[in-house]
Amino acid sequence: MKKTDLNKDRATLTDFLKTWPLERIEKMSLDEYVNVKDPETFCQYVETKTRPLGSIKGLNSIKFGIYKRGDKKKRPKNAVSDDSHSWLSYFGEKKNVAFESIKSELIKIIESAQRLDLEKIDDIHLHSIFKWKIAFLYSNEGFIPIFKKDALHLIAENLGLAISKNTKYSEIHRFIAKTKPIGISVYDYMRKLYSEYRIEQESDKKDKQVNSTKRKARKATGQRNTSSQNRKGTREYVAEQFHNELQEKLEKFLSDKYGVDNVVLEENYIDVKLTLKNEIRYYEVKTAGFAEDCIRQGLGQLLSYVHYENDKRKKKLIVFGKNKPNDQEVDFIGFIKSQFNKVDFEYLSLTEIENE
DNA sequence: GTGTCTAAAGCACACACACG
DNA sequence: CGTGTGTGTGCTTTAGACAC
Repeated sequence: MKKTDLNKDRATLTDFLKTWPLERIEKMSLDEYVNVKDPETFCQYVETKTRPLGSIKGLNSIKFGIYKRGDKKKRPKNAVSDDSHSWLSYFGEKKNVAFESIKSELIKIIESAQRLDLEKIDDIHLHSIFKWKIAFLYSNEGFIPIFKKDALHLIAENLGLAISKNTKYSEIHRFIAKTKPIGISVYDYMRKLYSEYRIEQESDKKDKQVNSTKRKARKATGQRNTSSQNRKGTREYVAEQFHNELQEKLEKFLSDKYGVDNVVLEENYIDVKLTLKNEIRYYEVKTAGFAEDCIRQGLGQLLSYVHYENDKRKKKLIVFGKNKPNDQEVDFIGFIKSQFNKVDFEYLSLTEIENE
């Protein structure tokens, strides 16, 4: 499969996260959130500036919950309006009340997405394409950025998920994420799935013999670049809290199991170190949604810890992430394990320790 | 309470046309 | 011929209305 420029996608994401950290959103004014002809607003960032990371174009601005009208005289019928703005009545009859309640929804989305608690996002009242785009942006690339309902349904169905109209978005996203092959970015996988979806749409159209507007398949832009995994700066903005949370859960799990005296945090930058009678285990905590990403980011660090360790006991390296590995990732883990003979390698997930 | 339908809105894109 | 402007059509999802 053709790979597009991952650095470019990552730079777009990092730029977004630097511009819109959670702390800024908590203090954000209505004009910073949405305005007319201002490309720097939060909504413009989510809709337009980060478009390559999954498009949510198409619907009118009411998807933002509240928006400033270009035409002051128009009063959309599906919303409450004052002289300048229109908003969904669900969020409140008064503009300021509505905006504050939208803002608290945004914060809920972001906090849930950072922890990859996708189920909580199902209950948010904002339009689905908008809320899931935001969720993706703050999820540390934790699922595949496809937002259109039709596309999600069709793609998930083709991949083998039984879909009904009550199927939750969270379920679909988790399912599609499980099918992502090793070694391809969430963006490339999104583009692959989307182009297959479009081809299917095309043939559907021809069947119905409607006017065949020729739609160009999405062109893969940019040149091949697979080398760099540069995500400098992203973690501190997105994932620090979640990292701490995972670390604490792991610490508790290990302390309960092996005794609190044997578990040490943050010694020489090692997230968690467990000392046993005949073995030392190094845990590197990673917040990525995909086990593959966790391993790629963590393995090098783990190896360097072992390198600097003087203790002669047997070493075990463990990458710790949130989600269980999918089938392809299990293969990948098996491959890595087979490459080591002096150290023992493992991947462990929160899902697994919570079920133990 | 649940299901179905429709009106609504603005943006993207393609095309036609005018202009210099 | 290249560029700018205007128009028409299609695209999208869901709030709200209505039916059951």
